[in-house]
Amino acid sequence: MSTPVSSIHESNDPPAARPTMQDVAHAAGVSLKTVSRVVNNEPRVDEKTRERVHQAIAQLGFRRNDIARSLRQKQTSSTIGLIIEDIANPFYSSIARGLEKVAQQYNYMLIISNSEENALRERELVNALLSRRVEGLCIVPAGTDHSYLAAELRRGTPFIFLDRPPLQLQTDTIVLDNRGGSRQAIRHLLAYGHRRIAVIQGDPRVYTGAERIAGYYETLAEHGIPCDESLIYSNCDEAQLAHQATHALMSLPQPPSAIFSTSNRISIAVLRALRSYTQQPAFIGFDDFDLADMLPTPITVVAHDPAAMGTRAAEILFARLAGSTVPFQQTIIPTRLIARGSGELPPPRA
Amino acid sequence: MSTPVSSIHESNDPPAARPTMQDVAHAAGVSLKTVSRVVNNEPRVDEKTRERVHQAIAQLGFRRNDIARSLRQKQTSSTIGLIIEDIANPFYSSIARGLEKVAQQYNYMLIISNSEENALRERELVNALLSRRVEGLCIVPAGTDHSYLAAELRRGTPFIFLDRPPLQLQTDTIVLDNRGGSRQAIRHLLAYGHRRIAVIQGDPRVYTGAERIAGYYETLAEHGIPCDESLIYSNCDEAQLAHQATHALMSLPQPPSAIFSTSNRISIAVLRALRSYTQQPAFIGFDDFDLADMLPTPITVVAHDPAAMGTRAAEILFARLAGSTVPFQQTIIPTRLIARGSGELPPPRA
DNA sequence: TTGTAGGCGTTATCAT
DNA sequence: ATGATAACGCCTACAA
Repeated sequence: MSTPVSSIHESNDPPAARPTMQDVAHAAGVSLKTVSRVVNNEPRVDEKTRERVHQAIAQLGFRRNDIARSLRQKQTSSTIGLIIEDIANPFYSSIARGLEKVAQQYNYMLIISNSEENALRERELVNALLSRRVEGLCIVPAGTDHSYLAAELRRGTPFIFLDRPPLQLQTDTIVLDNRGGSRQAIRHLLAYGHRRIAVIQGDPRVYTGAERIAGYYETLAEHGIPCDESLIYSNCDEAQLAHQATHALMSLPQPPSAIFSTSNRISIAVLRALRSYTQQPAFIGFDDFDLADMLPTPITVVAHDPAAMGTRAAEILFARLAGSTVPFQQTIIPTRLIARGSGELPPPRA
Repeated sequence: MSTPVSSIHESNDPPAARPTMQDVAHAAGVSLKTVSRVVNNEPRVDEKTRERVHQAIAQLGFRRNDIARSLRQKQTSSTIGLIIEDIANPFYSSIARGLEKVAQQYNYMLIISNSEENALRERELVNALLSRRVEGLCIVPAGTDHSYLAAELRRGTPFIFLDRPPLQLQTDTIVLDNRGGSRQAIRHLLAYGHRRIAVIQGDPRVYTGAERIAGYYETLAEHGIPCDESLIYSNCDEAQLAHQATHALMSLPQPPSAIFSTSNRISIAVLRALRSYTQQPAFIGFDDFDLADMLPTPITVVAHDPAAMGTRAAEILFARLAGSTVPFQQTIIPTRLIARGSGELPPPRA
C-alpha cells in the first residue's frame, strides 16, 4: 500500500534557514525598512531599489512572516475560527463552505475544529482558538453555559452562534426555523388526513430537538388532536435506535399512519427500517438529503439552506470586525416543505 | 428573518485592552518571567506565588498570546493547512475529518481553504498559508506545476499531496487505486456478460480521470474486446452534461448494455437520467455514496475510504514534523467493489 | 525561587 | 527616498 519514491532526504546539506527581511536587506544592500516597504508595496521607493530588493527576495526565497507581522500590527491575525460537531456531516460542511467563501473575499483564513458534541472539548477549542487570536469565532455549541465568553465578547471579539443559541450569554445567533418547519410538516400530514402521527426524534433537550417537538405538539393541539405519547420515540440519534423505534411503531396494535423524523440521520435509518413493510406509512423528515427524490417513494422533507447559515454568520462577523455596534441579532433561516411523495401518502382506509 | 436582541454595544465604556503577562505581573506583584513560569506550568515556583498569579490571571482575564509565543519559540505555529476544492463535497470533508482527528491528538489546528479547482487560487492559498507559517500542508492539487514548492520543501516544510500526485515535484503522495478500481468494475461487468460498456467520465486529463479511463481500456484490451469510442463520453462533470450523455447513449441504434461512471457526481446525474428508461442498463459507479443501497435498484460501486486518506496524510505529516527523513512515500488507498444489484443486471438477450 | 536582558521578525515613528 | 530605533508579547539564557 505504500512505496518509497525518492528523496531529498539523502542529501546532507542542512536545510537553509528561512531568510528574514534582514537577510534580504543585506543581500540587496539596503536597510530593513526599505525591504519592508517593498514587501508591502509602499510608495516612495526608488524603482531601481525596488527592483534590487525584489531580486534578493526571489533569490533567497524570502516569504514574509505573517506571525511576526500580526504581532506588530494591531493583532490582526486575519483568521477566524469555526467550531462544529463534525465536518464530515454535510450540514456542517455546508455551513463551513458558506463561511469560508465570504472569508476568502476578505482574505481571511478559516480554522475549523470538531467538538464531537463534547462540551469540554468545545471549551478547550474555544480557548485554543482565542489564544491564537482568531479575530472572531463561529460556534455550533455543544456546551450548556457560555458565560465564560462574556469578558472576551466585551473586549470586542465577535462570537456568532449557529444552529443553537448560546446559554447564559447574549450574542449574535443564527438558527433555523425549527418550530415552523415542524409545524409545516405536521400540518401537511394533517391535511392529508393523518391523525396518528408518530415522531422519531433525537435528544429533546437539545435546542433544535426541543423546538421541533414543540412544533409537533403545538400543531396537534391547534387542531384538537389528542397526543398519544406512545407514538413518540426520543434519543434516536443513533441509527440503530431509530431503526428499533421504527419497528416498535410498526408493530403497535394500531400503528401510526404517518411518521415524522426530526433529522437527516434519523430519516435515513427510519427509511431503511421501513423497507421491510408492505404497508408504508406517510413520512416526512426534517432536513433535506441527497437522493431523497430518487428513492422508490420520493421523500417529502422540511428543507433549508445550511450554506446560508454560514454566509449570514460571516456577514455579521465581518460587520462586527469592521466596527458595527448594532444590537445582537437573531437570524432565523426559513424552512420550506418539499412535497415529493412520501408525505402525501394517504392514511389507510379504516 | 432577523431581529435585534439586546446589546452590550449600548454601554460606552471602551472595551478593556487585552492584558499581557506584564499586566498580570504588575497585578500580582511579581516579574513577567514568573508569570510566564506559572502560565507554562513550569516547576520551581512557590505555591503562594503561583496562587497569586493565578488570581491575577483570572481577574484580568489574561490569555496567553500564542502568536507572540510562536514567534519566540522556534516558529512552531502548531497549525497545519489543507487545501481542497470544496469542503462541501463529502469526499473532501471526509479527508478533512480524518486529518483533523489526528491533528487534534497533537494539539494542532487545521486551516482549511477551498481552491475551487483554480490553479491560481491554489497557489495564492499555498503562499498565504506558508506566510502564516503552517508547519505542514496537505494539498489536493488543482495546479499543474508544483516546482515552486521545492525550496520550501527543502527547507523542511512537509507537503503531502492527496488524491493526485504533484507535478514537477517529488513529495509524499496519497492516491486511490484509481486504475485498479476501474479494472474491478469493468471485469465485473464483463463477467456478467457485458460487451458494450459505456463510460461517462469527467476530464480525462486530470490524474484520477486518466487513471480510471486507462483501467477501462486496459481491461477491455486484456479481454480482447474492441473498444467502441462512441460509447465514451468525456468532460461530463457537470450534472447536465452527464445527463445529456446518458440520453445520447441510450438513444444509440445499439445502446450499451452497461454504463460505468467515473465519479460520484456523475453517477447521480446518470441515475437521474436513467429513470426514464424501462430497459435499464447495468451500472457501476466509481465512489460510493449515501443511499446507494436504497435506490429502486441498489447501486454497485467502486468504494474506498476517503477518511483514510486524511489520517494517512496526517501520519506522514506528523512523522515528518517529528524529524522523519525516510524517502517520500506514495501510498495507494485500496478500492473495493460493492455489488448491490445495478452492476449485476445481465445484458439483454440478443 | 525569582528576576534581568535580549531577541524572535515584523511594522511604526521619527529622523535624515 | 532611505534608514535608525523602538516596540509588539512572549520565551530563552543567564544571573542573583
